[in-house]
Amino acid sequence: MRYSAKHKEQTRAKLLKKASKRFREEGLQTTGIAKLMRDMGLTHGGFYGHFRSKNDLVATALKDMFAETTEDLKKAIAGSTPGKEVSAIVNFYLTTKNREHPELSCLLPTLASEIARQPKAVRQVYTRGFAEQIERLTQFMPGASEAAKRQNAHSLMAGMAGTMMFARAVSDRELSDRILAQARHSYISMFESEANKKA
Amino acid sequence: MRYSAKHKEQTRAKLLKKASKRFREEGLQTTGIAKLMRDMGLTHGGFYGHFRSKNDLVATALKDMFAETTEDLKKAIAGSTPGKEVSAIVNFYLTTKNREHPELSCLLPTLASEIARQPKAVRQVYTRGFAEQIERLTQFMPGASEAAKRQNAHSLMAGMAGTMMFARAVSDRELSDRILAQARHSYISMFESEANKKA
DNA sequence: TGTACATCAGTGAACGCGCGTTCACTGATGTAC
DNA sequence: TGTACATCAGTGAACGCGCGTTCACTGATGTAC
Repeated sequence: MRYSAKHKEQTRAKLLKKASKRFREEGLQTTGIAKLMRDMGLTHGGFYGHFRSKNDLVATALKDMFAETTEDLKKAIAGSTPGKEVSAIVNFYLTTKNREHPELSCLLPTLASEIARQPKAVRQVYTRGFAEQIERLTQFMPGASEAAKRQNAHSLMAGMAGTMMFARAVSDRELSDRILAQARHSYISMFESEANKKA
Repeated sequence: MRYSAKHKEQTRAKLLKKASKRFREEGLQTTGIAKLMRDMGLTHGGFYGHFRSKNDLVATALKDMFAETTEDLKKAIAGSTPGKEVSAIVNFYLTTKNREHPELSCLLPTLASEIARQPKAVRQVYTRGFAEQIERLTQFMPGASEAAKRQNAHSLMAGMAGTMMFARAVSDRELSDRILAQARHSYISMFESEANKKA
C-alpha cells in the first residue's frame, strides 16, 4: 500500500519514542527489534527502512532521551523559586514516580552501566549528552569557582543516579522509599546554595 | 571418568568465581551458560550438576561479589590511619584500576541497574548485601546521630557507584580520569570527619 | 475521464547464531567380594 | 591379588525460542499521458 507523504516520518518518530522507552525499561541488549516492531503493528523487516542498524537506533534513541530529560529539567527549574533550583531538581528527580517509571525518566540510572559495553559511536553520543547535562546543572550549583560548581554538578548527578539505581534494585519497598526521601533531604542540604539556606 | 573426592566442589568454586567475574564484565543477561562452561573447558550440560538454574547462579554469585568487596574494603580500612577511613575507602574505590577492571571491583556500578529487572529471589540477595555494605560504611562516616551517619554512607555509596558508572561509560579517557580524580577529592572533603580535617 | 505505470513503506521467509534447560549416556575410578 | 559392579562428574544431542540482518516481494496510491 502507498502511504501519505508524512507517513514514514511519523512511523520513524513513533518507533524512536517506543524504542527509547523500551530501552530504559528492559535495557539495550534485551530489547529486540522484532518484538519492538511487532508492538508497533509492523514486521521486523521494515525496521531497516528507518534505521541502518540496531546500533544506529540505540545512538539516536540516546540523543532523544537526553533531550527529553533536558526538557523535564528545564520545566522543573522554570517552575522553581530563583535560588531554589537545586531543590527543584532534586525533588523532581528523586521521586517514587520516577522510580516506578524508568521508561519516562533519566537514562543514567538504567543505561549508563550498559553503555560502557557499547561500541564507540554509541558511547560518544552518550558522552556528549552527559557533558551537556552536567553543564546545564553547573549554573545552579553552589561553589566558589566555575570548576567547583561543575564538580558539585558531577557529585549531585552521580549521587542522584546512584540513589535511583539503588532505589530501583532493592526488593524492600519501604527501604526504597526511605532511600529516596533521605537522599532528597541530603542532597538539598548539601547543594542548595548557602545564601538560600540562611534565608 | 571418576574424579577425586573434592573435585566437584573445586569445579563449583571455580565456576562461581568465573561467573561472578563474567557477570561484572558483560552483564547478567548477556553472560551465557554455554560460553561460561566452554571457557571452563566443560560442556554446557554439566552446569546443572552445580546450580539449579542460571538464576541460582546469579544469586549465589551476587553473594560472592558482595563478600569480595567487603574483604577489599576491610583491607583498605585496616591499612588506613584511624580517622582517615573515608579517605582510604574513597581512594580505594575510585581508581582508574577499578575503572579498567569491573570484573574485579564492586558490583554496584555494573550490575545494580540490571538487578532491578531480576526476579525477586535475586533482588533479595542484592538487598541484603547492599544493606550490609551500607552498615559497614556507616561506622566510619561523620554525623551527629546514627541515622545521619547512615545517610552519609548512602550518599557516599551512591556517589561513588554513580561516579564509577559515568567514568566507565564516557568515551573520552581524559574526561573519565578527571571525573574520578575530582570525585575522590570531593567525597573526601565532604565525608572525612570534621575532627580529622582540622588535624 | 480512463488507463498504464512508477513509487516505496512495509512484508515475511530465510541466514547462521546463541539462549536456558533436559536427559539418556559414558567411562574412569573406588569399593566389595 | 583379581574380578564385578556401583558411583557420579561430565557429555552432547535435542527442545523451542529469540536474536540482528538481508532481500525479493507486494500492493495501494500518486502521477503521466
